[in-house]
Amino acid sequence: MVSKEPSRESGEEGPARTLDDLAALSGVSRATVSRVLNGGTVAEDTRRRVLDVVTRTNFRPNAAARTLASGRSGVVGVVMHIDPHLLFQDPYFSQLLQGITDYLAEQGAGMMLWLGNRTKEETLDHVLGMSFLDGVVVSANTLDDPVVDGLLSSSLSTVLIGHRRADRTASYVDIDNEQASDAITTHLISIGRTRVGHITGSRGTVAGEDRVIGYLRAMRRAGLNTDGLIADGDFNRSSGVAAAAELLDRGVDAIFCANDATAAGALEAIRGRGLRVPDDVALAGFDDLEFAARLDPPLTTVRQGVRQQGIEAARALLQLLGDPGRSPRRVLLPTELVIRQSSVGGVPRE
Amino acid sequence: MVSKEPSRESGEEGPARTLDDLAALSGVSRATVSRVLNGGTVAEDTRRRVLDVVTRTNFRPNAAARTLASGRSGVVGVVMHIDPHLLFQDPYFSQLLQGITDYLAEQGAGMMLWLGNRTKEETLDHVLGMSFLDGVVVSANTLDDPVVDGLLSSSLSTVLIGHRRADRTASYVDIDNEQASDAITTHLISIGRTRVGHITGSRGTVAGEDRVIGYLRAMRRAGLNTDGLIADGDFNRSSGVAAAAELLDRGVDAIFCANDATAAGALEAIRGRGLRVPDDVALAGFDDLEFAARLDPPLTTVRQGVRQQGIEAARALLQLLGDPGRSPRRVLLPTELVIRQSSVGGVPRE
DNA sequence: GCATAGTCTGAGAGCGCTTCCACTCGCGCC
DNA sequence: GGCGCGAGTGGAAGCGCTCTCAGACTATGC
Repeated sequence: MVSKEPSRESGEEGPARTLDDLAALSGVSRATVSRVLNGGTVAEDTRRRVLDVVTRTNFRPNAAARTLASGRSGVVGVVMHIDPHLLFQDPYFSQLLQGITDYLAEQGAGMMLWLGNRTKEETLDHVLGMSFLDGVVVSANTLDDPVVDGLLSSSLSTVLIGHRRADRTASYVDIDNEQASDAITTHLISIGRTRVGHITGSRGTVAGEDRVIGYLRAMRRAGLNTDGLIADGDFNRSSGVAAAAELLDRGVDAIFCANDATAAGALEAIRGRGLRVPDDVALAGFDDLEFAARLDPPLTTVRQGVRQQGIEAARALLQLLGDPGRSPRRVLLPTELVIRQSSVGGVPRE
Repeated sequence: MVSKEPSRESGEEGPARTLDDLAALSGVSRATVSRVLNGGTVAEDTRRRVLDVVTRTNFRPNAAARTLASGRSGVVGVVMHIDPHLLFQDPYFSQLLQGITDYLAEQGAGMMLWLGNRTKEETLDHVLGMSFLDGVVVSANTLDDPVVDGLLSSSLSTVLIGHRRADRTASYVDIDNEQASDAITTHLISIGRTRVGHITGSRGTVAGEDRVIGYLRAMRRAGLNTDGLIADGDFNRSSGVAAAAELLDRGVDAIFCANDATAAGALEAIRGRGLRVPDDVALAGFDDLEFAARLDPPLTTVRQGVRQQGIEAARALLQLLGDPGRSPRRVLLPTELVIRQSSVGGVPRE
């Protein structure tokens, strides 16, 4: 019962590495100490006495032992299997991560993070190997994703950010890409455009495909032809330049781009031909990133609260963990059509 | 000795949640199974038999139990106590994190991440509460940092990125800010400038202060006066504009900025007065971020491998953990003076 | 006054793993 | 033939905690 070293830190006394030490020091049983630490029913003076010892000894319960005995760790996994380089470049992912960390920190939950440093198979294996995790939030961007599939079929509580058709029964947080694309396309049609082109996001991504579908739905409903009006992009600015050139060749009077970055590229291409936005070609993006409003002209786009998606995903996971019934949580966050001068030039709005 | 049951899922057989299950299934003792899993000495056919059962049952050892029994978790903490917003804006931090995640992933180590979502005291408390962590990497930017102090005085193995004078006995990865600043200042002097101004980084940061010291050392050695030649900045572009204006008023023929962002601001201010770079005022930055080479004129600066610092910090931590002696690891990474047209206008180099 | 309920506490059985120790072999050596 | 030795194995003691259960004691009701 002798401390191995006199500590340099303030406020310490005997050694108190375990609950038993604490129990001995405060004259109660280990069970009672555990109750004090975990909010069980304990007489007020007993509680005070124990807590006093706890603070005096600067005691920290052993997390591994706690996890082993209780089956809960208070730690969740966050898997964003993307090129780490991209994480810090694409505001989508960084804002997502921000939202997640904010909420988890607020709730006092710990977080383990996996980025795309390894193959998806290795990542999945590693995540599942961390068997103490209470649950996991995973970004589901692509149609085919072994990490998502693996997590969903594991016993680990999982919340997706984004979802495929097949994930309808899982817990997820997403926006309605289809509906939002439909809405913004319909907007372009409503201002009199008949040859509305679409620059897609990366093929194989959920958002990319769903936005195509929404676009097609709106065009079809309006009775407009879409032949040759879809050009492949990859969510990047440069792909917007190339795809826009293609569409301009085919003659369009509006372009809806799968995201703002692509739209910025398209804008460049349109300008490069001496055409005016929106007079000659109306332009719309998706995301409403910061720069969208600062483009010239400001970009009509769809606002989606990315950070909010992160928050909601984290919240959904913690709810899921607190819910014995484990009924899936499904959150579809609203999007907002933000109309700016790139589509309705004359009227400066917002 | 092996039971074969047809299972509903692929590759499964009996339940194998624990080592005891495995032991029963493969006809050895739990101790032997543990040896197989952890690389102890086991007869080759025994090993094969056990491994066979392991894969067939898709067994995953319980991480909490393992940690409790062994005292090691394979998980390290990474603490970058900065505004999460900044993490994704300032390439310094994102590159640092990239380096860390890359190395940890490569080594199969898990990572818990703490950003600046809470106060430093709360963060420290939370990190120390995760008592299963094997060690922690923490970015030490400011002179006064309770998180760094708290971690260093805890029993947790800690590697700093950046270090204060007081941290000389700790394990750290850093660059020699003083020396690098001295070198770049000396460069400006060597091209004939005598009134070399300095725009500082944020006061209270290690890098900021050390760069001032290096600047002063170089100036003093050259016998040059520095009165009124130091203006306060904060590592941000806008502060560069203001501070440069100040220095220009006092008459300078060169400005060394504490980082590239500040230099970009200074460049703007210099141009704003109709002065030429480097003819009228030579300019230098620090960091060599991507944009530095694309400024007009390209910026003379100090290149520091930030991602490499992250890698080295992670490596140092894992080495520390593997080293029973726990002798501190200290890594001072080299910097490189990158001379471009903002200081030697006539000669396009690099 | 006694049964009943309610409050507080301690004993003890695990949680699933690592690791020390002891034991059994088979082998080569003197 | 006895010995030492190293390789391979099993038994069992924890690691530090949670949580059930039962018990002790007090308060309450009739």
